[in-house]
Amino acid sequence: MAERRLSTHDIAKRAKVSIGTVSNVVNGSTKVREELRVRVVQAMDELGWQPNALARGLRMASSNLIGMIIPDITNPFFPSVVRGAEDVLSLHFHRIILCNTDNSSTKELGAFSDLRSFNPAGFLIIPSVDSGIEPMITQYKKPVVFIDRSPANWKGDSVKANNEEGSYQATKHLIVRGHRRLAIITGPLRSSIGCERLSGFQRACKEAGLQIKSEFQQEAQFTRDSGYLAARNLISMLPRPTGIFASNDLIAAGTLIALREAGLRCPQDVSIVGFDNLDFAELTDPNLTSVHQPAYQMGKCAARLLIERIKQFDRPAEQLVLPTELRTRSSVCTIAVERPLPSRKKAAAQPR
Amino acid sequence: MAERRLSTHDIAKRAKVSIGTVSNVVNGSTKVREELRVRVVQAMDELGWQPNALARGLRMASSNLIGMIIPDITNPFFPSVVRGAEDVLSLHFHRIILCNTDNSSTKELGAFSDLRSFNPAGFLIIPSVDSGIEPMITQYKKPVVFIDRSPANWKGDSVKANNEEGSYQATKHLIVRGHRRLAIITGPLRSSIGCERLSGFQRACKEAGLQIKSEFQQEAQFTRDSGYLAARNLISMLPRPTGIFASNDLIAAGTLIALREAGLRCPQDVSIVGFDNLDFAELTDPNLTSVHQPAYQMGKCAARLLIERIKQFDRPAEQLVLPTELRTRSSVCTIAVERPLPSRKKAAAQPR
DNA sequence: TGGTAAATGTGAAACATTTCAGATAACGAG
DNA sequence: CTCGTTATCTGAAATGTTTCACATTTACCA
Repeated sequence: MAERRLSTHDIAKRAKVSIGTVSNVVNGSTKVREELRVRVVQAMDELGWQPNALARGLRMASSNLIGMIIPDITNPFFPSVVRGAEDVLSLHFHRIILCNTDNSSTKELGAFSDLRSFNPAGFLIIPSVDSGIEPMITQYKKPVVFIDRSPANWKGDSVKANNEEGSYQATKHLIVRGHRRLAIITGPLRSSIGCERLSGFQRACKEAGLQIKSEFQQEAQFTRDSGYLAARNLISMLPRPTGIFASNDLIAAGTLIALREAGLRCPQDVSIVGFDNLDFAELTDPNLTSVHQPAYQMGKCAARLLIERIKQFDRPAEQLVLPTELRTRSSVCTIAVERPLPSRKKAAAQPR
Repeated sequence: MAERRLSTHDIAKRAKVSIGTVSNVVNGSTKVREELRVRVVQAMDELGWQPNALARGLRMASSNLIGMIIPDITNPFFPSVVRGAEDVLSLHFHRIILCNTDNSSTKELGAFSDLRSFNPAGFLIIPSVDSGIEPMITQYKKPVVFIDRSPANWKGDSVKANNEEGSYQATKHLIVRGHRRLAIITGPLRSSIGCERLSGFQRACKEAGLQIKSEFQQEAQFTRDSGYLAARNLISMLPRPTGIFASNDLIAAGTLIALREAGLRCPQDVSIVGFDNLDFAELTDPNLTSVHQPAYQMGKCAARLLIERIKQFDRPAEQLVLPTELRTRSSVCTIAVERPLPSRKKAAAQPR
């Protein structure tokens, strides 16, 4: 008895029908007389057959694989996104091939090119910081949805969080609590996210009439180590900032560590607001006030958009911007106002 | 000009060779005269062709995909494992299809069966708590490596951490610091991991002559919420345990929260040791003492074993057990000994 | 120069599907 | 009974590879 894999032919033979009929039963594309359908299904069960996804993908010039390209699954923001995507995609019988780029645009290009050879039904991409993938994508003419960040003047589908507004809220929070010497540790300013978060920060500062010293704006990677270094710079300056907006929670974590090492207390000496609201935010010492970003939802929405585009390629593009929300905890304290806010509106000189 | 995809034939035609030669050039399997090789490579570049992975997989009855089945990428222990695996696999031109099971053996079976239709080169599996996948695997006769946990009497390759020893160390740590009323929040005792960690705990207790009240052994899931509930139970008992061994860091995190809610101080009122040494351990309030598990290494090792087995299916199985290591931080304090250790060895009555 | 062995090149067949043009069966109407 | 129509089935062709038996070329030597 030869150790051969089963094929449509075997099912056809056993059910005494043609291979075409088997295919029709499997795909439900064409009407099949009930009697035959039952015979086929029975044969499938008896032989324990399941269709070969590779052959199908080859023939149809499109598999049910989805290429998902992300910077680094190890960065705690991304797993939720991936999970959200998978939860939606699996309902539609799609599977995810996952690739990490480490924010290297070379790896990103390589991954994309590699994945194409599987004729995936589409792509979900969280682009690297200075991604040069956009030309390749538009030329490729297959469904792609960008998540979290998208290339400059990308015209297709995308899902992101409202970074500008989130940062604005975060900064405002510090200002309202009386902080005047504000600092920001930005992400890479080559990335749209980095810029947007900086811009929200600046808007809040400007609105409050605060001038930010240029040394108080430090650029970092979105990593803990990089945040740690930037924070060390920041807290060595005198007078020190009393409030730091960290452009993501990893940076905030690095900042927390730098503070601790320097013997400074958070929030009394330096208050911190983060961004992302990662799980650990409510465990840190002190609990980290952070801007919540709906990572899981972002994954879900992106997957839904992708599915829609797979169904119908020429539909209008959607660029979703999901709301963020400040989660206040104990890493920010209220401080006595050093010099009053230069009041633009009426000066509400409330007696303490 | 028809919008057709390129195939070996196109390359062959342009390079004026046969398709067989093109294949030989691509795979380097047979010697090809340098002159022809150059012509072929040139043709490939000019046309921008890359082989179709589906067709190849179909023909060879094996793709370069690896099915990776894990409980939940959202659980911070797993991303590192996945990443470790990918880093090794990508060197060998393998790609990962990722599936989450949520610890449901049904989903696990479904995922496995689904993935098979892609003729993957092999599988990397972190089985669900009560996985029933083993029979299907052994019958399937393709490379599989289990990670972190493996089915009872699994005879193939596997990679895990030394759970028993790690827990033993963790517990010993508490005991040495003077804790006598010890409690454990176990993982699910249907899982090998849960049992092994319990068993290390028990060994340390027995060795120290400690009797553990049965209420002081609470079973939980490996999640924060579940840990939180178990911890609430535990700290409502009087006299309270002074030291809790949490079977993983998520449980420890839940415990930390329960403690905080109950107005109890950690470590003074209750000390905690976790397991996994997740990134957040050095950020928590207080910093969490935890048993480090080499997650990234586990992924790497598993991938290496898988590669070896793909190369040579009938090689002896390897069951790797990687060492764990206690990382002491501030969630454990030394307490005055309430009643002395019933000394089994010589009573070293050191003053103080 | 002719002959042989070694090196290299060739292309039909196979892999497991889907598709689709044409075959067949069933049925009513005339 | 025949014809036309509808409903259903059929199987060859096509998808893009690799393989391998065979053909062709090259290299070498007498």
